[in-house]
Amino acid sequence: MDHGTTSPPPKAKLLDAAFTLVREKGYSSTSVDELCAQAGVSKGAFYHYFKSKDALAVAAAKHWSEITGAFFETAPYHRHDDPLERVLGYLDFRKSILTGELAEFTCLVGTMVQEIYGTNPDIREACEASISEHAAQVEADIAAAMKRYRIRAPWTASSLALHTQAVLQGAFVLAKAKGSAAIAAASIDHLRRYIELLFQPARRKR
Amino acid sequence: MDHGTTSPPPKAKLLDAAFTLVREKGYSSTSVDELCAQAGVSKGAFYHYFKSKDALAVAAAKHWSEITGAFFETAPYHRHDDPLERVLGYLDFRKSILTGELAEFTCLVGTMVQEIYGTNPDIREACEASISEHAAQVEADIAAAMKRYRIRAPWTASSLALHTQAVLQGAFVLAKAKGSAAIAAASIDHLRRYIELLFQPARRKR
DNA sequence: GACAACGTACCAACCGGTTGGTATGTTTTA
DNA sequence: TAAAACATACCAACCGGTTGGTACGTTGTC
Repeated sequence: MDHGTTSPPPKAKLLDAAFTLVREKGYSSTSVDELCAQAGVSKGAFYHYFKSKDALAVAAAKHWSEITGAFFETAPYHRHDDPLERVLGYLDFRKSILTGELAEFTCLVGTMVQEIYGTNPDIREACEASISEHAAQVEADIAAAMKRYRIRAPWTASSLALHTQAVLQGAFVLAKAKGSAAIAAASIDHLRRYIELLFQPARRKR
Repeated sequence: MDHGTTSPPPKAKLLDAAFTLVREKGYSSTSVDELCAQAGVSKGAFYHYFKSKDALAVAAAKHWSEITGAFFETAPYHRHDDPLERVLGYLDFRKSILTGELAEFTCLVGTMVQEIYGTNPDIREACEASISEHAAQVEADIAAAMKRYRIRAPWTASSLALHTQAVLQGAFVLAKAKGSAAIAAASIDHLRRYIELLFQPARRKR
């Protein structure tokens, strides 16, 4: 199939429309017709590429994983040699992208999972995978930092990595409630301070 | 009107049904008919007490504030003389109520606000008020603890109180994604450790 | 000419909300 | 104090619009 060099394929446009609309108004109140209109494709095209609205949601969650994975992989904080600096740099980076509209920086899968966790196992699993995969990236740096600074602690790299994701997800909820990103930045500051405190004694010793 | 001594008034039953259903399946995918069925009242009764589905949501958010307000007011952690112990006790209490089904301990307004923040200002405001009111209760104890331990810090009692709510909201999102409350408990542990670390130097000095 | 890639037209189910109505108070008036 | 006037608290049936999804036609490509 040829979409020329100007327009992306309809499937990609539909996934992109899902990113936008679901983050703006939630999953269940986003209709298939709206998705099609936003993507500029017909309903026939929609059901040609996805066998149902739920299937689109699953695909969107997986696509979200790929897009965000690639996005964070190329972020500047990976350049630090010290893994702890990479962890802190990750948080600085997450804070720095809190710009523009709320729907532009909030999390697709975090938004979706709240609505469907009890009713749609397939979507829930895809969302869980997306969050876990991203957390695993953070966990790798945390584990390296723990090793480097010889941290022996009652907490694990895994639990701390998941905690960072919880803080971010919660920060988005608060931001939506307040209608402002400022509150999210403040929460990331607290999280950064926490991690610094966790590693502070070990760092001093060096 | 007489509802006898056995059955609560329809309005209360509808608000209670909203608590249950919205937390189970989200706001927009909960229909008015379902709410009526759950409450055991007719649709006529619904529209007698609430002028729209959205009005019910606003009322539910306000009722949520009252119910949770009363619930936490009577919680045991208030008995501590040391305000820092009250803050830590609050977190222990929040952790201790993470039992049963997810929908039984997750937050009504946190769930709703994600879905409607961009489309329904009235509900959003009611959710924001609910979260802020609860945060203000926590803030009072944090502020007292800061005073008692003479904390001078780059963070405020207000921002730390809101951070606790962000962590809790985020913990709920992760719990829904994982389908288990365990992850939420782990995040609360991290938050508790953070607050202990913030107050640790000041406590030692005493 | 076969098959993928769509577009158009349409459907049954469901949605939030309205209707006309009834039963049971409560208040006003003569 | 009794009847008339009005208010409250519902209920079953229904309405127009929207929903996710389908049937079928058309077009472009190998």
